[in-house]
Amino acid sequence: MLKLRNSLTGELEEFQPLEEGKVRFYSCGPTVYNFFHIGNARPFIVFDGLRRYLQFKGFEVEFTQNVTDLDDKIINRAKKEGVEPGELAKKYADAYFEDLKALGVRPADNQPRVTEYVEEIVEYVEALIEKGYAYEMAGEVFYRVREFEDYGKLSGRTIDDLKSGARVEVDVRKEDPLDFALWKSSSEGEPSWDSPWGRGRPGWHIECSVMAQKTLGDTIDIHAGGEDLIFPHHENEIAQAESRTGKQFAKYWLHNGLLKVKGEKMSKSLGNFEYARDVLKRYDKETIRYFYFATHYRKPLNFSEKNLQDAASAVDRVYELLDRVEKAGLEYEADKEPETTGGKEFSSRIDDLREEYEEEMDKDFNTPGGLGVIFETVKETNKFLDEGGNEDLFLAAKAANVIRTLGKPLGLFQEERNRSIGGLEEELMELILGLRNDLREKEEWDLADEIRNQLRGLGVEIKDTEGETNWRKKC
RNA sequence: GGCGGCGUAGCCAAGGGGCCUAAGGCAGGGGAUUGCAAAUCCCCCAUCCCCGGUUCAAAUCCGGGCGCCGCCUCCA
Repeated sequence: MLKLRNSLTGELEEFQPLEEGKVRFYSCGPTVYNFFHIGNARPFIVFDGLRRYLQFKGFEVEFTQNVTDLDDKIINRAKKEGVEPGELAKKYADAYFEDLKALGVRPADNQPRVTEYVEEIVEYVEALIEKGYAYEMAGEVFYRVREFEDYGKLSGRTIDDLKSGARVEVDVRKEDPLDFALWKSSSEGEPSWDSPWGRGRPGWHIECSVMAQKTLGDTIDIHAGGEDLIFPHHENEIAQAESRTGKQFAKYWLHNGLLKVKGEKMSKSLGNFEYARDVLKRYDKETIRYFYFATHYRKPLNFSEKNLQDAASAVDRVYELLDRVEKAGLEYEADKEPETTGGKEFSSRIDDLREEYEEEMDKDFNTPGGLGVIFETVKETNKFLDEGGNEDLFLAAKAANVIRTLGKPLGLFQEERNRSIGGLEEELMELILGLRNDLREKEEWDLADEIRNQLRGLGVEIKDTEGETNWRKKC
């Protein structure tokens, strides 16, 4: 039974979707005014993982992730660069999809864009005005915060708390300084649409409520995003959505912890960020995914080269084993019974580990716990192979299959590494290693070792095993 | 100032009253194996921020400190 920590209640709750077997899942997507940075990638990766894990557990998942392609940040940046806002948004939306793919994040089922939903947004705002939750003032429409009695329930604050914070700018057009814009008037040259209140564009929070409800329904199961969105973004989404329908907007609110750099939040405004696409030049996607999944998604996490290198070594360890099984030519035959006691024990141990993995993951998507189980599987399989010498070695392939299966929700251990790549590089390596092995035959160790050192300098690591010498590029 | 969170080995990180004589990964030390390496296996490396309390029993619950972080303004 999967349990999730719900930000709305602060409790660990049993996950029960509204409709048996089907999950409606919304996760906040990017505002496409720039490339996204590696910190922005955390919710993309982590909630992609949760989505896959739900599927792994047999749920049908409908997943929506929006693209905010209309927003002040886009307009401002476009002005600065002297391009059309639409053009800028398109460029970065394309880059967003490219980068997601490179990170191994699967495309959402629905990827609505704000510019495609303006009409729906206008209708939505009209409905809010009709119900008395919003009012027009000089071509703009504001949400009347005091009218929604649950306001603050997600972030755990009251309107009075917020007042005393007093960092809210005073705007004479608002009835209350905490009221927020649903619709803004556009000035000359800014993107604008017709509306009952004149030409304008949507405000800052409305698009998520509208697109979530339009694609998934009035009440959705899971709404996820970074914890810095809790207030005001998600709080305002709840206000809009629930005051319009009178129904609960999202059953479970999930928030990921932030990525930090030297103890500080990575953010565009602090300038301490690195684009995801640049990190991908140094580390492969599984290393980056491992880096994220090795910490629980709700916890803060430090970004550092050391942490990424550790992640790369850890991922390597798993591939070493997968490679070992493959090189040994072992294949799992499901209907073949183990013959030895060692084999029987190992086989049932693997079954146990599979269950332990799910137990761990069921505890609020505890990926570090799940990974721990995978590494135990790796260790036990290596040991089983080391002991060797029996008829049941094919069971190591069972373990390898399990490792790949359990890695799937995390998008880990899915590649074919250490495989020959063909081409001239492959042929040259064969030539060099062949000559080196001739030297080894003649026990000319100095020269053989010199070749190994030189290759290492080139980033090629070689391994002399009994029958043959293997090589691979070390990243 | 208000609201929320966190503090477990050299580093990263699970665990959240007894199975903890505290998973797992990285790094390090010792050993096995190896021509030497690599890989692999075995062993070693933590009284769980501090002080009080509750309990037969606390890393885990309660109270009080200290430290760090996030949100309250655009931010994943």
